[in-house]
Amino acid sequence: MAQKYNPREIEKRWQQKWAADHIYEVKEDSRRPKFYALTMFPYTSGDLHIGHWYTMAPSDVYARFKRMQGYNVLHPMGFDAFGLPAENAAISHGIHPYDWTMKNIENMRRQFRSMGAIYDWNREVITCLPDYYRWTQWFFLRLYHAGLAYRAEAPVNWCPRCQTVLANEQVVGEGFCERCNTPVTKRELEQWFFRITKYAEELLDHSRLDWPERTKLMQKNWVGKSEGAEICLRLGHEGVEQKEIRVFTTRPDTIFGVTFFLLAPEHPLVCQLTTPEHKAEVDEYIAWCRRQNEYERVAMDREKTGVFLGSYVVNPLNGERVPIWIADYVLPSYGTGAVMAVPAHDERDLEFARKFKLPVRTVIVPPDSTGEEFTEVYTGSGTMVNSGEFNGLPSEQGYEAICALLEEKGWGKRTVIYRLRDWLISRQRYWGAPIPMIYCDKCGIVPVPEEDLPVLLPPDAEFRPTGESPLKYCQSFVNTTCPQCSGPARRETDTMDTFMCSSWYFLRYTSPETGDAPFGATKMKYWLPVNLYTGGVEHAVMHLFYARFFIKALRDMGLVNFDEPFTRLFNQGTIIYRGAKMSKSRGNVIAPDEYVAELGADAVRGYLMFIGPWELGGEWNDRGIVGVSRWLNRVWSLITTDYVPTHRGVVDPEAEKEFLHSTHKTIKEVTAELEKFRFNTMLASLMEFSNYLSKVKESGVVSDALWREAISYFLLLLAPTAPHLAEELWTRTGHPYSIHNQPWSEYDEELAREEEITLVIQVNGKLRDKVIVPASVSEVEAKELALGRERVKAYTDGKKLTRVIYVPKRVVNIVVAS
RNA sequence: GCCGAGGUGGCGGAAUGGUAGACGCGGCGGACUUAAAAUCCGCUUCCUGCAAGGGAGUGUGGGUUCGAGUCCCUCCCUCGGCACCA
Repeated sequence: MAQKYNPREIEKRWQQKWAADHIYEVKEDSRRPKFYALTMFPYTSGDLHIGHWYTMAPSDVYARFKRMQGYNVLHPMGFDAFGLPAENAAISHGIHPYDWTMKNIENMRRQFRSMGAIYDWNREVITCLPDYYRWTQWFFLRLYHAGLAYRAEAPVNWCPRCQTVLANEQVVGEGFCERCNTPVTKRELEQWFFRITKYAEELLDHSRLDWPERTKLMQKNWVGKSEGAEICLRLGHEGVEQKEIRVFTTRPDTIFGVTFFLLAPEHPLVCQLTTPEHKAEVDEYIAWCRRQNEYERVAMDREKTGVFLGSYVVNPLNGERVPIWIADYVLPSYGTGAVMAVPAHDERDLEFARKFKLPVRTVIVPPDSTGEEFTEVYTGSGTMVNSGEFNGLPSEQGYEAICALLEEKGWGKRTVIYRLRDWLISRQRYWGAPIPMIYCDKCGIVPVPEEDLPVLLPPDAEFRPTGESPLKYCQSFVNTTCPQCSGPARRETDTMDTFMCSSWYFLRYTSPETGDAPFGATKMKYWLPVNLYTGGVEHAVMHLFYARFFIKALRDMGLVNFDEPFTRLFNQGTIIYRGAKMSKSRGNVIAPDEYVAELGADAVRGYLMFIGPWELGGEWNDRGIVGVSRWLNRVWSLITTDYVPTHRGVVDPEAEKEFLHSTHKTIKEVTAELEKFRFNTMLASLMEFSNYLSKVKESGVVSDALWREAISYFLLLLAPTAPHLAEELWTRTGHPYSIHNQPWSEYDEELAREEEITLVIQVNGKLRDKVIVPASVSEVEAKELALGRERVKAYTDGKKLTRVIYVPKRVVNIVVAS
């Protein structure tokens, strides 16, 4: 009896040999086409869980497949290492974020090694190390000098009790501090922004990208382009310096339906436009709004709130005097922070009008209107009414005519606005790349000179359970000298959003050893752009969007020579456990280690692929994992036990033909399914083939040579999926090391083609019979055959034949009158 | 609330508008074994029938089509993302 399949022993042995032989080390090579296969790097939370493997294992399979196809494949790995959890660990466990992070990385690296991926660890990138973050700072300076970084006030979540800034994640429930349960308020702070909106229009263009439609759509909605008009409302109010309010509308055609104007409570004119008798009420409402968190304010199902300011403004189109209100559903950050309310044609405005008994005036009637009053909001287009000289016009024409009039009279203009806001990158935290800026009383804001980078994080900062960023209290960090006047100055104590680190890490992988630049220009040019980027669908908007912005900004500075970082993108779905995404902070993680120890990495890799379509993800359960493990065991015994031909010199040509057909059909299917990332059906094809091989082995009908050929094809197809087992069996069947340096198998189209098909015969769309026919069957033959079948006649005899539909190689549908 | 995706056997899932349930798990029966595990063979959507067969069936209710899991509309549920599209 042959030796048993022992994944533990095999996997360890091959991992060691591959490492010792450096077979996965990557060099630039002009003789082969390059392929940059990038997988989103993990956050250093401490352990790799099943969710990480779900991201990493199938992408490793694909990278191995490309490698066998002859590409020079770069498939690197690294760690996204700055962020809030490290700092929380520091506060609650007294361990320094650096130590916590590096310890986690060590553990995660060990787990990665057990997976058997082709990562070239010489290229590892860790974002929290000074030789990485000095370049993150360098990019900040470049963006600043390019006019893309600026300072402005922006609200942060503030816990009045902890006296600290809270991340959105730390605000729980209906706006409470996660530590002390105190209601969270907003506080305005001067912070740094990147002018991402400058690229809004270009970021909408995905036309040259091979990306999933859903991801492109999410990004498009994120940019949120709206075309409309900006209208100036003249203010002649006493004591108000500003002479106009600007409102934005996408529906200038409804302007005659305006019955009130609304400002965001934060709008700068609110205070001046409030009459003394309304001041108390307005102040109270504004204070109440400041306590609202984003989530509450955004909820559409809650009751509308707002207050009247006591003042009015004139609608330029009809000269009407219209009241000004404030309402929290008007957002200061969108458009001009002021809107014209048209309750007849906007759902939210109608709700507001009903609550506060404000008038509603219909100005558009639907094309099919019979003239009766309608009580529901109508947001479509139609014919204009109650609109003065524009009455009777279709609203599309009215839109144009009113815009033209606004522009002619100087009352407003056509404009485009975006929902996209500039990227706020300041974080009031320790564990991030310090923003390399200095504040000097004499010189103002002064950037740190490039040659002084990195601005190092002080190792001796204190982590208090409450209080603001530890950097703020670290005197040795804060106090510095001005690079311009050498006088005393203070450092910026905010650090950068970690999305900044992950916006350029893929450039660093190409040349992580580079000391005088963020990357080596020649190597970067060889590898970039990334041919295939894979990662969780949860990053469809923010990370992927920021990285695209970054590359466009770098392009405009002349640092890179391409427009888009990721030519092809695949977003895999999310692994759910106990009703939510697996994450350490939620505490619903499943570690792969036990499964690996028991069944082997090849089985775990295989199971994660077999579970379902990669792009869908799904609820984790391990019910089927033994199935993949058993299959690998069957493969082991299929190949390690001898094949005994039974034909005694005279082979059955039909049997051999079928055998070759089966082999080449499998090569064709597996190749196509890998190319489409259909790992689940790729595995099913491999299983079907190995089941077939078992049957053939039992009968022994094919020659020994043919059998051996089929086995080596099978192992080559298996190699990306189960790299350890395939390598072991490759060696055992007498092939030269290593299977992972072999070319991918080509199939013979002639042999892969089906010779016989099952023709389905339907009567009135119902399956009534099946018949096996040669694939070359003609339409006439098929129809004749179908009509002549006994089982079919039972349903057609005595009935009138109306049609016979023929779908080549599939169906004959006989339609009879009933 | 908004944006995006998904609902198919007991379970994970398969199916260019053309045989619904591939492949695997679980279950049932059998072989091997003193026995168990492992392994191998067979059956396994539901109802009806001795059988051949017949009928129903892809979250809900409609529609388009010779034919719908697949396309269109309504609603319900689950998951991912989020910074009232004025």
